[in-house]
Amino acid sequence: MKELTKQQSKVLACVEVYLNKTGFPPTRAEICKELGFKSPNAAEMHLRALEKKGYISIQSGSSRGISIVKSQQAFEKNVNQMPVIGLVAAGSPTLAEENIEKRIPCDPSMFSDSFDYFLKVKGLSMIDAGIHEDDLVAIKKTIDVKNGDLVVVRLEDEVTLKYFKKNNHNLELIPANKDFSTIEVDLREQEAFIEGKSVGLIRTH
Amino acid sequence: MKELTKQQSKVLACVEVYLNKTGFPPTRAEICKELGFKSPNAAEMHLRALEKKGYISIQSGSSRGISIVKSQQAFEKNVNQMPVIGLVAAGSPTLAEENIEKRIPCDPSMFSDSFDYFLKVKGLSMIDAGIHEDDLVAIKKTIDVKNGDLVVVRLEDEVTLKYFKKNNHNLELIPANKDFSTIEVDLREQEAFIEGKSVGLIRTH
DNA sequence: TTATATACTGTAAAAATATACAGTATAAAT
DNA sequence: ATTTATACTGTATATTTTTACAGTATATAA
Repeated sequence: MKELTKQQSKVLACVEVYLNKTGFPPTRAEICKELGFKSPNAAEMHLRALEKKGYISIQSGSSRGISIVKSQQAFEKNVNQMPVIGLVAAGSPTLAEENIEKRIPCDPSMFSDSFDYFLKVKGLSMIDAGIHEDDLVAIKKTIDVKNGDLVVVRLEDEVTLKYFKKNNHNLELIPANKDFSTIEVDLREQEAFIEGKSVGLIRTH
Repeated sequence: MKELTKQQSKVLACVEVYLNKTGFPPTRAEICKELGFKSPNAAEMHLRALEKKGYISIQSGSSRGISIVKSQQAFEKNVNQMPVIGLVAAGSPTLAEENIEKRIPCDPSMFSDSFDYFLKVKGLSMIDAGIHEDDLVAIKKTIDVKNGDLVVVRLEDEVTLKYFKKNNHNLELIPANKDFSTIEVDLREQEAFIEGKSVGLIRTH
């Protein structure tokens, strides 16, 4: 998703706030009043840019015909666009905008447990669990995981999706593929960050 | 809260549906078009009544200045409830109410192609394709399938999910499990009904 | 029988709104 | 040095939209 300029970001925020407050989108003139512009064309141009970049859609010819496609703020109203994050080898899978590959229209309550983002699977280490490369695993951010859960763990700079098993200070991260071996971590020697656990999976055919 | 008349209720529902679909409220004329009224005043009067009874508020002088104060339906925002159908051995997987096991809040556009319902997988015949028992396969109702597509086919009274391969009148339904054998159908002798094809899959962990 | 409320049609005008066009200014890139 | 992108002002107009007014029809209540 293309980056927004400072002013475009302001205009998008203005639309979102207005929508939240009144229940309907603002007119060009109202955006101008809110942001101190003196010409409706200022708002118009920013809206066009936002549409081009995919953040809003504009119903041409309709008054107030603006709808939010992708909210920049995490408004609870637009949670039906769930972010997809690549399972990058380095660093934590943060929800920062640059890490979001795309968004998928669905509800965080679609699985039995709610989730926060999708993680795109790399590699074949979980193939015997029916988890293929490029599958999207729904991750709930939590550190409350039990043995047997499918978890996202970060070791140093590497993020991995494995079955979880812990006995005292001995952590095992177990793959579902006989060609891969279990990662064993002695928690007294190395830190392991539990990013979350999988509550579901989706795949596009 | 005062009761609504039948027509007022229709108008309120119309506003809610429009809002859900487009992200902004309808004009008087659009309500008329939607409900078959021939005068904008019909919509106007109903809106005034709805405001008086406290269901909506109207920003006077503003176009589309309607906001919902009290929703009559418990709309789940923009989220559709997609039906889940069991892969029953007998008969076509119809969307009749009695065949719907449950509904899942998600969007029909969440996969690259739209879909109509989820089919709950029975058996292990597609396990090497990473499709497990009780996985939900998203099915698009279509007869436009190509060789290699994952399709839902009905043979006599049996519904099956397999890979599709057709040469002239020779249809092969290929499983993804070496313990199962390909179903071969001579279309001159036996009918095969293509119910649809899979566009995606979801699984709850 | 006469109100009264609901449920509209049809028309029209005033106001709101989108949107095109012609400019200006500034900073960064080529 | 010139182009390009961002970020506006200012004006004008066609279109959209609200909203008032004048009616018609029907069912229900007083």
